[in-house]
Parts: sequence; C-alpha cells; structure tokens
Amino acid sequence: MDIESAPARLRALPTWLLNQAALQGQRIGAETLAAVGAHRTHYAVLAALDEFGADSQAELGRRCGIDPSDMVALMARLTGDGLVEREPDPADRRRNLVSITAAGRRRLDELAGTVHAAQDALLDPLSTAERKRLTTLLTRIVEHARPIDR
Amino acid sequence: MDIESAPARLRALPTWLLNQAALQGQRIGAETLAAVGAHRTHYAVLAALDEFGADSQAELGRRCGIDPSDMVALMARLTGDGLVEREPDPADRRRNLVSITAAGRRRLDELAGTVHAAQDALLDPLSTAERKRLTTLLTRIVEHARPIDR
DNA sequence: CCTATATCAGGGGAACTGACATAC
DNA sequence: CGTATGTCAGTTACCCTGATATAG
Repeated sequence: MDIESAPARLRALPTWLLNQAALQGQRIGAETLAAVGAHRTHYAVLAALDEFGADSQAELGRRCGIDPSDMVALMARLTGDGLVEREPDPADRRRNLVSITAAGRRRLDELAGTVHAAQDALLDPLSTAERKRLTTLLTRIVEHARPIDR
Repeated sequence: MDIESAPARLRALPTWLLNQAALQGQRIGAETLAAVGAHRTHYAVLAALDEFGADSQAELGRRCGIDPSDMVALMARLTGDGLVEREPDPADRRRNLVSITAAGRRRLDELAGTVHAAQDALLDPLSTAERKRLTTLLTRIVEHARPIDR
C-alpha cells in the first residue's frame, strides 16, 4: 500500500490512521520479538508478574488484556521455558498461582531491550517530545474506553 | 480488561497503546457501520472512486490497503448493491474498470456521517486541538512506514 | 444457588500466502 | 519472456464465544 495515494477521506480519519499505525507497530514488534523467539504476550505476562508478584491466570489475563482461553497455551509455553512457575493456590483451590522465576526476570530484562528497540523503529519520525505527546493522547483514549463487560 | 491495572511496562509502550486504541476504534467503527449494513472497506472503496474516478480493482486495493484477494468478495457485494459498476477495460483486457454509481455517491455521503460519528465516539476525551495533534502525529508515523513490499 | 476459575473446542473477521489462467 | 491482473483456496494470528468441571 502507498499512503500518499489513499483517498483524502481515509487519510483524514483517526480510526483509519490508528489502524495503519497499529498494524505497522504490530509488524515491527512481532518481527523483533520473533527474532529472539518471543511474543508480545510473553513480555506482558512477565512484566505483570514482575510488577505485582504471583497472581492467578484470570487476574493476569485481565491485567494484560489476554483472553483466559488463550492463557492456557501461553502458560504451558512459559512454564515449559522455565520462565514462570504454576502451583495451586492453597487458599483457593480453583486457582493456579503463577510466579516469575529468576530465569523469567532475566528474560524480561532481555525482552525489554528488544521491545524498546521496536518502539524506536516505529516512532523514528517523531522527536522525544512528540513521542511523549502521542503517548499521552493515546493513554487518554484508552483510559476513557468503556471496559469490556465480561 | 482494566487499563489502570495493567503493568506500567505495558502502559508506557506506544505500540501497546496504539494496539488498544486501534482495537477500540475498530469496535466502534464496525458497530456503527454494521448498524447501517456497511463495512469499513465499503466506505474506503467508495471514497477512492469518488475522489479518483474509475479504477482497476488492483489499484483500488493499493489505495485503500485492501488485499487483492479480499477485493473479489467486496466487489461482488458492492456491485450487488448497485453502488459500483464493473466492466472490462477495453485498453487492458486484464482489468476490471470499476466506477461509482449515483446510488454509490448517495451511499458514500450517508456513510460519511456514520463514520464521523464513530470518530467522535472514539475521540470523545480529546479536545479539537488534541484530535488534530493526534491525527498529525499518526500521519507522520504512517507516512514514514516502509511501504509493504509486495 | 450463584459466581469465579481453569480449561477446551471452536467461531469470525482480518491480513495474508500460494497458485493459476489470462493478458500485457 | 517476465510481469500484472483477477480469482480462488487455504493459512495464520487474534479476539472472542460457549461449554464444562471444579471450587468458592
């Protein structure tokens, strides 16, 4: 696709621009993470566990925007890689208490570099101040969104 | 999902915010357009034909970011609704020359209102000046993106 | 009873890939 | 010949729905 050749009615639409920019971000992010054998959701879960400590799968999903049904395969992958550990919560036997391992913390730090490189690649045309402004505006939109009722 | 409960490492990521905002925009846009029996791609194609005149399917796809293989069903739908017309290009018999009909122009004007309502719904928390700033920043990113090599 | 958790099976829409016949 | 077009079949990733067994 060639953006300059798109109809003005599309080029002026925030939702369309948002879509195109997000698409580009996804491409770059997925590529850079795939290069080190990782995935967006890996970084998300590790970051949540690092910040909030051990948590149930359901809570992790809510924090990171990952569907509970998709968490199953993700947990299998991360435990298989030794990055997180799962054990039944003695206080609530429905739950799996997930916690990050030492290897998980190392992996998180490693991925943080990769992820930030992807941000730089996407935001290349913007100055530092502009990146900050964009982040602020997007945050306002996202925080204003009606939470998904489910 | 609840954005305030997401890990700071995610909430600070432009690519993540972009994704969340685009998701919200897609939801709102798809809902409002579905309410009048339309789709994003309908608006895109009609806008391109209105602005640039008759065009081949391939060129339309390039302008609007629609995959050629997805154009087939889209054309079938739009011709079936009498919004566009297709005829073989006498100058290049591989091509279908697609043009907008009078009904298509009426539909385009109608959809423009719907689409702008969706923008308003998404950008509700932003002032007019902020919306403009966001649009400018996104445009810079999208225009800077390497064109998809295909 | 009603709700929450973990899991599984699968649907739907979107972007995309590969192939192919036809025409330039 | 290599390249572009329109078409079709099928894939992948993503977000989501529905159902179920289990536990609170």
